[in-house]
Amino acid sequence: MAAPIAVIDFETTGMAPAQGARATEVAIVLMEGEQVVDRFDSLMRTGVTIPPFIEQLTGISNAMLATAPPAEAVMREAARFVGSAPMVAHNAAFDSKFWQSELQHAGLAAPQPFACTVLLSRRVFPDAPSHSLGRITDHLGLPRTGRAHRALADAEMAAALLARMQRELCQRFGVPWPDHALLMQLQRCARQSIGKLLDRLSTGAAHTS
DNA sequence: TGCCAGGCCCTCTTTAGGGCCTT
Repeated sequence: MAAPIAVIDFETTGMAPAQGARATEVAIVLMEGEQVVDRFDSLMRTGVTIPPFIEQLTGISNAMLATAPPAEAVMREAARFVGSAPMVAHNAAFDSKFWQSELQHAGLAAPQPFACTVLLSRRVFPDAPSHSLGRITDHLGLPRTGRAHRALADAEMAAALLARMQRELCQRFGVPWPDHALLMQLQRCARQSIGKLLDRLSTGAAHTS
């Protein structure tokens, strides 16, 4: 059985915690192999006002957050849900910063490594017209599981994309089912070196390099 | 809607510039 991987997505009030943005919703999909085995999803209340543009984009309103549980409690539960599983997000540079920031607000550490489905998608599907979550989902014919820009729907789509890429690596390149460490290695690999890396993956040599 | 940021990637690059991707 493949080790579990946690696919996460945040909805937020802005682009960066350093600018005062806070999370408004978090969703986590736990995957074993290509199977979704569990889900976590919650709105979270931080006291920060959602700008009108973000309200329109996500459908998450200030009124909805008024009755949401406090962010610290949600993040404690999210951290328990993830446990020690390594994490994946679509544009991980964004979600990992909010994961670290919101856990820090709750007094918790964020030790997990993040793999990024944007970087991986650019490697596995270099000819795709776009690697935004919605467009790569449509391009590959993957199901849309709910309203885009809601955390659970986006996390489900990112999980489906991850599973599709893992299957592609198995079928197209003959590599064993890639674990999180190999995905991290693949996403960092320069495009020109993909062939060599996949050869090493197929023989298992990448595990020891 | 598009700006704000930041990391990554590609090319007309490499002591840089511009586009993508996230809310």
